[in-house]
Amino acid sequence: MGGKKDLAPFMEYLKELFPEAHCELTYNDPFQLLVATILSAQCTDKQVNKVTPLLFSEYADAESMAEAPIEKIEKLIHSTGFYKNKAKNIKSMSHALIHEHNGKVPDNMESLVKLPGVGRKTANVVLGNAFKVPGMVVDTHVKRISNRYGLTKNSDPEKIEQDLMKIFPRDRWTELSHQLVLFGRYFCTAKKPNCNECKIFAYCPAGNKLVK
DNA sequence: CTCCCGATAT
DNA sequence: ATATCAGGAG
Repeated sequence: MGGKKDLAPFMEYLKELFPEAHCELTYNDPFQLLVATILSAQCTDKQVNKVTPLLFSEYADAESMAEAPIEKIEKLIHSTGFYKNKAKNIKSMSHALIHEHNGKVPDNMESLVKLPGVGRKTANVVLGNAFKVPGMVVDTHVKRISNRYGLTKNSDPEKIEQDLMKIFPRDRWTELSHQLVLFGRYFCTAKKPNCNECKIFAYCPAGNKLVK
């Protein structure tokens, strides 16, 4: 049988680049992390952290968020973009939490993805960081890197998630998720990846096509 | 596949 | 001034 791709250099390089990779969203509990993660779509964590202190000081939990006037939420989260969708999702998600989960954020994938505005990416962030349930977060960065580096041949994020879980040790999933996102954001970027400085260029199937 | 939107980079 | 960024719902 053909040997599996050697992932050691890849994991070691990520560890070298991001030894302290962790969730950069600020939050006090699972509910706040869930809200912050919804806000983080198409928005930097830094920008999210600018609005959440005030948002949570006004509406700290599912109960108060569910009763908050939608216009107030919109105003508080405005700078994170897509604010109308996000405000609606945060409010109805909070409502669902109260009526279907006793006001608590569920700690399993099936329940999380049923919440308004919550997909697998958001669910995995909450599971990994708030509940320490290992999982692979597949956002656009992780997807791009997985395809470039030959970690998967799939384009469907859920399939990629399965593939990554097969090839990486379970106890590294959450850390790797953070490292992959950072690697994609700052090094292996969509447009002009820094192939010239990449230490694993030699192992990268896409490398020679990307470098100019 | 399109729409939702502001912030940041260029 | 304009391009780019990049989850989830319909």
